[in-house]
Amino acid sequence: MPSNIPRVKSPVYHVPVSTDLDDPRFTAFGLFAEAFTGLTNRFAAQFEEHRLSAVEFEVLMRLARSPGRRLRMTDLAGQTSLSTSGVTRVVDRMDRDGLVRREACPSDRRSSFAVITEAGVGRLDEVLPGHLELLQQWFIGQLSPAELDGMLGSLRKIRDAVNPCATAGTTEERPAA
Amino acid sequence: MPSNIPRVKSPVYHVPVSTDLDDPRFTAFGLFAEAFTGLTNRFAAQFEEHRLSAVEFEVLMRLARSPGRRLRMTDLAGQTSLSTSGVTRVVDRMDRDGLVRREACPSDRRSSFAVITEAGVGRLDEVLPGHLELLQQWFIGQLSPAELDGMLGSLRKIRDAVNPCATAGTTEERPAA
DNA sequence: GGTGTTTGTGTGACGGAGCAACTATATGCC
DNA sequence: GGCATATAGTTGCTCCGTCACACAAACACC
Repeated sequence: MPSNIPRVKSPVYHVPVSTDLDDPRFTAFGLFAEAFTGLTNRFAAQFEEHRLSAVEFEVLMRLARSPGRRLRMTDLAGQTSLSTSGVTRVVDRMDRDGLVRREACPSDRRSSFAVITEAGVGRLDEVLPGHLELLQQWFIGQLSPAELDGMLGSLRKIRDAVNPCATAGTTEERPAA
Repeated sequence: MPSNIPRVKSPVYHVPVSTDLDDPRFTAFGLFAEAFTGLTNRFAAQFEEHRLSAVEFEVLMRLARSPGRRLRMTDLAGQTSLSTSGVTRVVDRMDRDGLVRREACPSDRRSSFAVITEAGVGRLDEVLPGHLELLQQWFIGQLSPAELDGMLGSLRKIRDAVNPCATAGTTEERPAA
């Protein structure tokens, strides 16, 4: 309880800040951040029940949706928010745990693929229903169809502005640019 | 196997995944994530120009907006996405850098306050205008007033659902609950 | 075909953050 | 008052991810 802060005794003469600290734009982004981290925390809790971290889940997901259920390391890095060395290490761990294996690229001997294993598919299969439930419960289901629609439109605008290289991002490939 | 009749050209027979991997709800959240991380990356780049990390910026901001420009360590942890030990360490660093100082709590000798210093206020003052520009450029300005309004409404719904303890979150104090 | 450059990946060192354990203080209950 | 319990903060340990660098293979250009 901050009741013990001597409110009156010192009228606290602070050096002023030239920017308005209560500008609604700050709180707007704060809302964005709280909503996002709140969601990811909920999801992380469920991932953990299945012995997965959020990045591991994302890796499994991205691999499972890719043609041949495989992706070159660099491409995987591009699709996740990881550096290439980060991908190296995640794939190391997941390889050790049997969720993923490395496979040489026949056409470019520098490259290697990360391929999701049967065990990886199994694990994903195990997590997905619950994940979808959470997604529905805390995100989709909180909004009316119209609200959801508006939100997705706005998010897409922001995403396209801020992350132009991945215009088609999640599902499709990046444009020729 | 009638090897002379190549049934399909697809050589990869995968164990099926029972959940639809292309459920639009996945991509909806993917959009959310890409927009958010895109924004935070932009911001982080500017913070770095002023020798600040995102969490340090947030700490400065929270302290500057709090009565007496101070916050108990635990409260600071509650307002940020950090654990209490995380806060201890951030405050250590920022104290070392002169942006913040610790001050004993007179009424509870277990507690200590983190107080933003003049240098901290100065640093914040230095970052804020540019930060506000970025906020405007990549977030607020991307949306029409109506879109922004809708988005904030939706975000608030999600935030309130997912993070009920901080109903008034960013600016106000949590409710008595 | 050699040589320089670019690209794909892995590695060592480092820093940040969480958990669990610990200390010190406060509080409740008798 | 005296003890049990709860709370505030710090610290040791560990994991995870990045950066800078190393190395190998592909490519470009002459």
